[in-house]
Amino acid sequence: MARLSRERVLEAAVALADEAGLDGLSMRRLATELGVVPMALYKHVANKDELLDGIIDTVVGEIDLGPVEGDWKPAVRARILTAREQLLRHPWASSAIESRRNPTPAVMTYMNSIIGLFRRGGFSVNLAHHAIHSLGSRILGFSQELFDDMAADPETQEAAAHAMKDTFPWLAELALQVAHDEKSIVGSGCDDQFEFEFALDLLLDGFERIHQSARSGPQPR
Amino acid sequence: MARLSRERVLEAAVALADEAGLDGLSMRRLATELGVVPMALYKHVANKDELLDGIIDTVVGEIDLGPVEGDWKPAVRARILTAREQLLRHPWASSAIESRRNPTPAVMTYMNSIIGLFRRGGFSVNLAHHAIHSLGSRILGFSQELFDDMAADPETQEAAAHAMKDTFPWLAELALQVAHDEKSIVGSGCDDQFEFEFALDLLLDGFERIHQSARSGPQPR
DNA sequence: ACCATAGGTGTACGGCGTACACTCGTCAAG
DNA sequence: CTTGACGAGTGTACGCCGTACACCTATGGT
Repeated sequence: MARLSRERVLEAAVALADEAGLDGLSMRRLATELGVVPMALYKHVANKDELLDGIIDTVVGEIDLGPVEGDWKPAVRARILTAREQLLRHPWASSAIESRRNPTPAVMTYMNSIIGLFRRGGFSVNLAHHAIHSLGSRILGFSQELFDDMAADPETQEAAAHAMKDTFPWLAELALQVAHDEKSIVGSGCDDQFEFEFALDLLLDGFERIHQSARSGPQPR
Repeated sequence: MARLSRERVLEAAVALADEAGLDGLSMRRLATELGVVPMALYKHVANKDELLDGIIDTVVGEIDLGPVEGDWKPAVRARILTAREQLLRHPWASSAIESRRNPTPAVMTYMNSIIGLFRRGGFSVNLAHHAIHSLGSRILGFSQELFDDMAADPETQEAAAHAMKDTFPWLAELALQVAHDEKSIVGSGCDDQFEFEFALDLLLDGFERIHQSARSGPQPR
């Protein structure tokens, strides 16, 4: 067994989180996985919090930040969709990032690059600021959904929808239509990718409109 | 000491979470607070998960869903801002809701009411669906921010911004301007309420535009 | 040849959620 | 009035968790 190192620890932690989820990632289990006693890990990470920051930094750091051509809009869009692609490979990443209070260096690098795209596109500092806030976690390619359970097969889903027709009529109506659409087209649940791009474009269009009206009239806010 | 009951347990749990945070809310501590042995709680809630669902349901259930007058837009806006007001009273609520996989009944009731506002405003089922997804957690009045640390006093903040001018130039520029604005106007950090309403209005405006163009042209999606 | 140091170990503590077997007070049926 | 079932609260115990602290040991610079 090779020597331990921060890299080896983080790498193994990412792998473990991938297969066991965030809950399954414990210092003790990670140590076992590395063939080492739990306390050995503490020579390479300060504590579990720092470990989590570390694995976030690892996966966020792998987002391709190479130069993008074209206007700010397609550029931002492309970069965010790239981030999404990367983070979808690690299902635990979004919850992990959400749960942190302070951004890791890689996250700051990423944000910095997005702000740069806005600014080079002619956004005022203020508008860029508002844009960042408006995008929220969507900036990293994930959205905070309140429902995860639209994932059953259309039949079950349809049955559930019927069951709540009395209590939640509007919700039921919506669920029924979704179930119907899915049955006639493709796999289970809502089309998350479509919904993500829909919301993203809505926001980007909004930014663009403000940006343009600011170019002619006086500055916003 | 009065007898225990689900209500008393949930009430105490909300209070404990309010003052000790989500991490400080443990079955054992909650039991102590109620002057009872830990296992006694299990006669009233199935397990900790159900307890969390319970307190979420409690606070979300307290959001005022009374009838709102006027167009869908001010109506939705008002309802969401009411929800925000309520959830801001319980700082743990947003993280708790985010962490759940399935919505509690009160959340479904709330979502149902919002969908109702859209539908009565003439939205197609599809548009209402996209709108719900686009709002994401903002529908309940909170947004997933990647930065919480803009909360220090402007001086510290400004110093930090200067320190990262080399590594994250765009981020630093933004932070500097924020720090400057704050110094000349009001208390610390970004104006979260302003940013929230800014993003909310951006989304609602977007919905409106799609809604209107759908009224004339063929249906969207 | 020496010894400081860094990496890995072993033991232990206090906390967590909760399974399971129990006691005991209340209240309805006989 | 007796009885017995039942539901609320108890006590003990198990297996996890993160991590403090003292320890050993191999390595590499002097």
